[in-house]
Amino acid sequence: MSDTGFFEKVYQVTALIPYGRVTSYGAIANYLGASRSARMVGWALNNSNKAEVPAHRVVNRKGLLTGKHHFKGTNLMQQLLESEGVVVVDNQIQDFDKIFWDPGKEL
DNA sequence: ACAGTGACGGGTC
DNA sequence: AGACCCGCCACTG
Repeated sequence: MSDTGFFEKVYQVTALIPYGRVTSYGAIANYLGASRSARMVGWALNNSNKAEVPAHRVVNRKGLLTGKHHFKGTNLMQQLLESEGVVVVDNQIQDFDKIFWDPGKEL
């Protein structure tokens, strides 16, 4: 778990996202010190894709549910978010700046 | 080994 | 404001 610290941290931070909150890949990447490797964060989640990692709470900078295509169901990601009180319209999170959770700022 | 691609982000046109 | 390009690192063909 030393070499894979990157993936581990991604899982940790993602799992620490509070209920009804969301964050962006860039925020996590920045927290891990890989601000320019936001893609790796998404790739890490893709490798995880487990219940312990609420990837549905992680979206891109625009608050768009870009990763919904990788979920089981097309609308599963949106369903989960809406179940947590997050308003999602057209795959885009409303009040994204309100429910945005910054790991390096609030953690 | 090389090239293309991807759950992104920021800068530029 | 919208579209396009580059950089980043890893995986697949």
